[in-house]
Amino acid sequence: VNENPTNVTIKDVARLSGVSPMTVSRVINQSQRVSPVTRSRVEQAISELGYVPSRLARGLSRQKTGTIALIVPDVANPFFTLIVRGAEDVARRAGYRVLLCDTRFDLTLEAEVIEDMIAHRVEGIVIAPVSDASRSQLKRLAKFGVPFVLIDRSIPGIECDAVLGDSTGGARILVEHLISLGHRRIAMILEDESVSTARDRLAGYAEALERAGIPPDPTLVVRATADPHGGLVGMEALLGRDDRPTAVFTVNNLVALGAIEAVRAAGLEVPDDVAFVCFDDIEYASLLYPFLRLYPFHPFLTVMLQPAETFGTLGTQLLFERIEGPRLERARKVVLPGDFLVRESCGANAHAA
Amino acid sequence: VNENPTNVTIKDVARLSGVSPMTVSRVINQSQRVSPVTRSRVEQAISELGYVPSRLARGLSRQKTGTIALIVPDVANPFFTLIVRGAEDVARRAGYRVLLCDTRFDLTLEAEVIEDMIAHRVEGIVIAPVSDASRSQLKRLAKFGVPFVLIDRSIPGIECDAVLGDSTGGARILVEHLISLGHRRIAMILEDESVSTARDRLAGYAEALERAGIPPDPTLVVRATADPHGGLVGMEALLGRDDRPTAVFTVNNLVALGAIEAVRAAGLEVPDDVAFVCFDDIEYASLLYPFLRLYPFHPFLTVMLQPAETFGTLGTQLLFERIEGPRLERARKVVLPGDFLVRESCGANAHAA
DNA sequence: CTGTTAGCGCTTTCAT
DNA sequence: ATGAAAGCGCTAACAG
Repeated sequence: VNENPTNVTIKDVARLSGVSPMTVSRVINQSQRVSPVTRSRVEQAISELGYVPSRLARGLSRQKTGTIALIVPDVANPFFTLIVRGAEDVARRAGYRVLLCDTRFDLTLEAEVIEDMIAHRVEGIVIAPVSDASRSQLKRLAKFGVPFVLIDRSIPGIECDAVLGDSTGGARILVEHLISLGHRRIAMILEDESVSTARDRLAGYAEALERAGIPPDPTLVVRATADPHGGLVGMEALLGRDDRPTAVFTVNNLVALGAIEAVRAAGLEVPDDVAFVCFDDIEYASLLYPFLRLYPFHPFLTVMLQPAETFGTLGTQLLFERIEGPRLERARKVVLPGDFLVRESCGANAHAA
Repeated sequence: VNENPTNVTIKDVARLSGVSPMTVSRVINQSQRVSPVTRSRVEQAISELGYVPSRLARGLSRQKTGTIALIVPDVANPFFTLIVRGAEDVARRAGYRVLLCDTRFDLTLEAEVIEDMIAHRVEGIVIAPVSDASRSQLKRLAKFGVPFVLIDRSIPGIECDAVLGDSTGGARILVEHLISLGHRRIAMILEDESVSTARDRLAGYAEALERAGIPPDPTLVVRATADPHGGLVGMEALLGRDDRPTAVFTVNNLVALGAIEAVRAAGLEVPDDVAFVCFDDIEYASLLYPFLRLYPFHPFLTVMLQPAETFGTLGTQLLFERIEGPRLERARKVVLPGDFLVRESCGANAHAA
């Protein structure tokens, strides 16, 4: 019995069982071309020595690492966390390992980790890119023949499989809802339009206004970082106006949190003074744990809830079809609709139980 | 210029630049023992061919993969997500890649992924184990000489570095708080004691009662799964009694959610009819985004908030000291205190603004 | 059914 | 400062 079985190689097993390394290789790879007796003799030696085959060596030899990369801008954001969970699950079931990379919405870091994943010879990548500026990095992946699938954000000029939410349609529904409640001065807070979701949601917002015959007011569209701080700052700007909006559509839940904070800090009320709608929910507990039927805390935000985990599972499945399947025709875009959840922040159910 | 640079090897670069592969190796490894002229000639060839060295081959040769594993029972649970974020960050800065594994609280799956990580020759593992029953799997790691650090949960009989919360002390503070508010029939809902945190929190609960001279009532200690469903079922059992508790300490936030749901479903109120305290917060948004100074939603649960992200960063740092540093003396246990946040669910600030 | 040979792409060791 | 040889642990390809 060896001290540290990590150092036990296929040769040691071969020696102990009196066969060639190749036969051992056949045994550990479930090949049928091994006689039952030798097989059991080899298996005996394997367990005696505590042998665990090195995937590293196998990967080098087979030119397949059995590894994929999962790249997200912020693991801690529950939206992306769910994507991670879904992707990890599908990958493991397919016998693959997942290298996780958090880019922190940093393009430079994203470039670095992508380079690193190439060096690691991952067989494919599932990525929620930082922005359109990620394009050059993805082109690099393509150059290296590394298959990848885009999640949540598409990038003009990049033809590849993608799993996206229906940003335009979702935004239209949210804004039309506000309009149906009588609002006409509806603002939007979003990040700069180098992110497809921001762009598409803005398009949906514009569409809804146009269909309702409400003339667009460019000053009601505010740019800010896509986080609570951005929401706060953006909302403060809107509140400083004489003709402040009666309703606000924010690009996501985090921006909404900051914006609502600004409203309350100004001594105003949601939804009475300003109504809110946004993408993505903040009621994570109820989302993560389906057991929680009657959620004890009354949810407040009216949202377009996206099936984040499905983004991850579906995206990873598409990736594996590329990796393992035959050469596929063209890029496949999957667009998943969200769930429209009407709650209090929009004013429709104001002051409900 | 090659079609697919992934196939470009050190040999190709050597050939093009007219040197030996060894010299190329020296260049890509920043060795100083290369003349400036050859260096630049090699670098030229590298960029011309689009050569990216294979970490796989390097790993096999050097017997170091530059990879660690991060194993958690549920990535989507924000507590563990924060650990993941912290660990990933520290690992990347140290030049390591992270293989993420989600065990879903499943011992069998945990055993599988650990086996897999051994096969991958990860240099170390940061793990939040499923329970004490993970012991045999960790022993296996030890046998293979793979360093590992325990996060959040310790395991009797396993001597290794660990980063833990102060479960006993935290529980005592929470329960003493309930006692100071006049409660004497205080229940506890927890999972079975094969998990160190459950065990330690039960000890803290018992200590608090004893110090206050309150005779322990074993029937007030309810076992259930450590999720909302468990909380619901456990609480229903407690509510079915004639002498139902006036306060409940749940082992974590998720159990509290389910329990509170049960209370409300029974037509009772929190904290008026039943007061609550627990470990871990559910106000993730405020936790994840420090910008959010004035959290717009009024937090409700009185909790012992644990510094989850620090669990991850610290644990990973300890791991690297083991991996890179000289052979270290003995196991190091880091115990981090939590933040005691008094809010409404305990009744101390009932019906505050 | 089993073994031999020749790598996979890099690095170590020892020369020069 | 550079190179040749050998090998990391495994497997594809071809024997037999």
